[in-house]
Formats: sequence, structure tokens, C-alpha cells
Amino acid sequence: MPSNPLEDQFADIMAVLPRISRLGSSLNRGELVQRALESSGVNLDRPSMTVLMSLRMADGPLRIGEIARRMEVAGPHVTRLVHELERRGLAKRVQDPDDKRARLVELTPAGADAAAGYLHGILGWFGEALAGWSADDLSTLGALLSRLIDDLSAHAARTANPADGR
Amino acid sequence: MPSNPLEDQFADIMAVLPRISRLGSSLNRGELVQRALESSGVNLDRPSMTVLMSLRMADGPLRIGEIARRMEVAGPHVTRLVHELERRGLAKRVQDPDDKRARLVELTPAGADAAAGYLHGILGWFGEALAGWSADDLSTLGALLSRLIDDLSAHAARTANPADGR
DNA sequence: TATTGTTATACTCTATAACTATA
DNA sequence: TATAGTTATAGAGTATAACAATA
Repeated sequence: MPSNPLEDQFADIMAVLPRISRLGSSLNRGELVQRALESSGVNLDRPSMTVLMSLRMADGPLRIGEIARRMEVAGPHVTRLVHELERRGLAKRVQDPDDKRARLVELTPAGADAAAGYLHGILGWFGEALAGWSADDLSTLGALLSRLIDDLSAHAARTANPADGR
Repeated sequence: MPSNPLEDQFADIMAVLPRISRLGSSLNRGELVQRALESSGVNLDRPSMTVLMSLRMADGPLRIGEIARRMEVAGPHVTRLVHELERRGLAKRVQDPDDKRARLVELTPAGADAAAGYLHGILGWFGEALAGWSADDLSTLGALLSRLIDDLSAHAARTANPADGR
């Protein structure tokens, strides 16, 4: 009795989808991140730490707009986060020599320390959780996830509403 | 020059982690869900649709607390969502015959239609996006994700702060 | 005329505390 | 004494609109 042909046809997708959604939620607002924040030694909220990590992962200073693009949030949000980070001595803004409208944001030594502590907390926890994984399985998962993200992004671009500027 | 031994050691994890986090965010607040919500035919916000989907995926009516557990949110949040769904004729609450404190929530026909429309939108979009995937690759990804989630949950339980009731 | 960033404001989603009714 | 749900309140996180400065 195939009462739900759509679900039958996409059973594999139906199985994967809620898992990713739930895993993403857990990673974004779970207790793990809370503890990693504490192990950073500074009392930062999550989005502020995400700014620090964006800078940590980048090759050099980033513009406000570039941070917003990498975090996938709106610009004004980053403006306020960076101001607060600057007030606390974790980041600093300098003029972009090539464009006087823009500012470049970079980590201070204290900011780099906080990012390192956070990263240490996250990676240590994951290293323990995934101690039983082979390098092969990890890289297979990484490759499939990358492909998934690429395909979803590409399809999102194809089906984007042209009325949006995005 | 191994300036970041921690990152070197967990390079695989470092590669997977931000991807999942970003993918989760995209799935939870992205444009895709917005369009799927529109294709449901009702004008619902995301968490309300998540309640409908929880009921759709369940075998039968669910208690408020069970919906909250599946959504991984606090109880009062679900109370309000369900009240609004009931007001709009998409769900209804009935007394649990076994426990007069509890209420069972179930979909109305209109609610089932809305959930079906939403699911159709989501699955159709994903089916197109992942048209190039073999069944093998999809099931491998599903299996690795399941294992990942299980291992993360287990380690979270081991490292949970005993002061929390959770 | 378009783009970078800022300021001010408003919205979405979720949590916590205090309470009621039943177990 | 503990549990299911409710009501009221508060918080985190993000978006949108309007603007200034520079390109």
C-alpha cells in the first residue's frame, strides 16, 4: 500500500535531511559550543566568537562585508559585533589603504588567544567523540558533504528568485 | 613549519565541521525553506511548520512534551505554537485517555494538506539538486551521518555537566 | 550612480520562572 | 513529591530601512 509515493521515491533524501538539520542545530546552539566558549577564556557570545573564528581562518585581515558574507548574515549585524570586539580589545579596525570607504578587521593578540582556546575546546571534544573513526571514513564523509553542499548551492543559484538581488 | 599542531592533527575534522554548521544554518533559515513554506498553501512560520512535520512523521498523535523533545526546544514554546495551529484549524488537541494531565495533538485534514505541500516542495527541490547522486552515495552519506550523530550524542552524554538535569 | 559601512529599529525564535492540575 | 501543560516575561540573534562617505 504505497500511500506516500513521494516519500517512497525520495526515501534516501528523507533519511538524510532531518539528520543534517538536527545536527546543524545541535552544533549551532548546543552545550558543546557553550563549553568551548568558556574554554576560550573570554566571555563572548556565539556570533562574536564566529567573527573571531572567521578572522582566525582567513589568510589576513577581512572587510566587514567579507565577514558578513562568510557568516551568511547581514552587514549591520557584523558592524555591531566588531565594535564590541574592538571595545574589548579582541579585534581592531584599520583603514583599507585601497578604499577609504572600507575598513579591515584583524585579530589582536588577545583575540587570537581567545580563538585558539575556543578551537582547542572544539577540536579536543570532537577528537574524543570521533576517536573510533578511521581516516578513510572521515575523509569520505568530508568529500560527500562537500559535494552535497556544492550541489545544493548550485541548485539554489539556479532556482534563486531573480527579483532578489542575491 | 607546523605552527598549528592541533589543526594539523584534526585536519579532517576541521574540514567537516564548518561545513555541517553552515549547511545546518542554510537549511534552517535559508530561502529554500521559505519557498517550501509558500508551497504549503498556508502562511506559516518555520517553527509552526516544524510542529506539523513532527506530527506528519509520527505514527500517531503526539503529546506536547514529545513534540518539544523531537524539536529539541523547551515545552512552553510548543504550547504556543500548537495553540496557534489549533486556532488556524491545522491541528487539534484531545485529552489523553490515559493521563488527564496530558493532551494529544493531531493533524486536521487541512494540517495534513499543508504538511504534504511543504514536504512536496522540499523533496522536489532536493530531488532536483541531488539528481546526479547514485543511490549508493546517498546511502553512504546517510550511514556516515547517522554514525556521526550517534557518536556525537554519546560523547555529549558522557561529557554532560551532571549539574544539568539533562 | 553604485558601494561600504553605520545607526536605529523591529522582528523571529527560544528560554526561564511561576503556576495549575493531575499523578 | 513529581510530572504535563500553561501563562507571562525575557533574552539571543538577525534583518530591514535610512543614511553618510567614498568610489
